[in-house]
Amino acid sequence: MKLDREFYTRNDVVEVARDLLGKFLITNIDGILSGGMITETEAYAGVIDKASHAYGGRRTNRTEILYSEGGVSYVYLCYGIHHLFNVVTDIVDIPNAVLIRGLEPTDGLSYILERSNKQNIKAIADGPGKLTKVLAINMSLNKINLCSDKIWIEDRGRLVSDAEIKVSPRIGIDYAEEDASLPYRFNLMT
DNA sequence: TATAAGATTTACT
DNA sequence: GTAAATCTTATAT
Repeated sequence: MKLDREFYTRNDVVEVARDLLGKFLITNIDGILSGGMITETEAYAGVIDKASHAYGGRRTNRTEILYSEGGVSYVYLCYGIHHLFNVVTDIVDIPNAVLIRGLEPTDGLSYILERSNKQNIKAIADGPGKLTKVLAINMSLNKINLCSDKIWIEDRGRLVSDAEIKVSPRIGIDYAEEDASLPYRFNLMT
């Protein structure tokens, strides 16, 4: 079942990040379907979070999409090389988002293997830059409605108990000072 | 207009 | 363990 808009528009971005574990992210690139189960996410709490692009209410062309209603994609280029995929949450004018950091491929495996030159499915999409590569996510998928048929997230009935979830501080954001230690990172233990 | 830095990955020492 | 790759955005002249 494809997640509907109400899933994303809730006003607790940390809760959405936790709930996205065990869900399936699917892309449809020119008719080619590929995707997998989400195993790692991070919450970015908009204006109050120094690690967020929208910290302090910063509003630019790049971050504009974060201020729209939840349920759309936010893709941007990092270090000039890697595309990172985020899901915008909450209501209009609240720039919260969840970064998808890792997943385990299940659909379109032949295409995923072709895009990555690797064989190990478990480690083929275990980083935010790697999963966008194997799912062929790029800037053309920025600002896309997740209720569309180009890219979406669906629930396949995978139950996730708290015992399977590991919460930890986010990584790679040392510049965010005290916010860098917030427990906003979620891992699904398999 | 110019410069600095980054929500990372990969290869090499 | 360290460094390079590589380009967009933000901030300052």
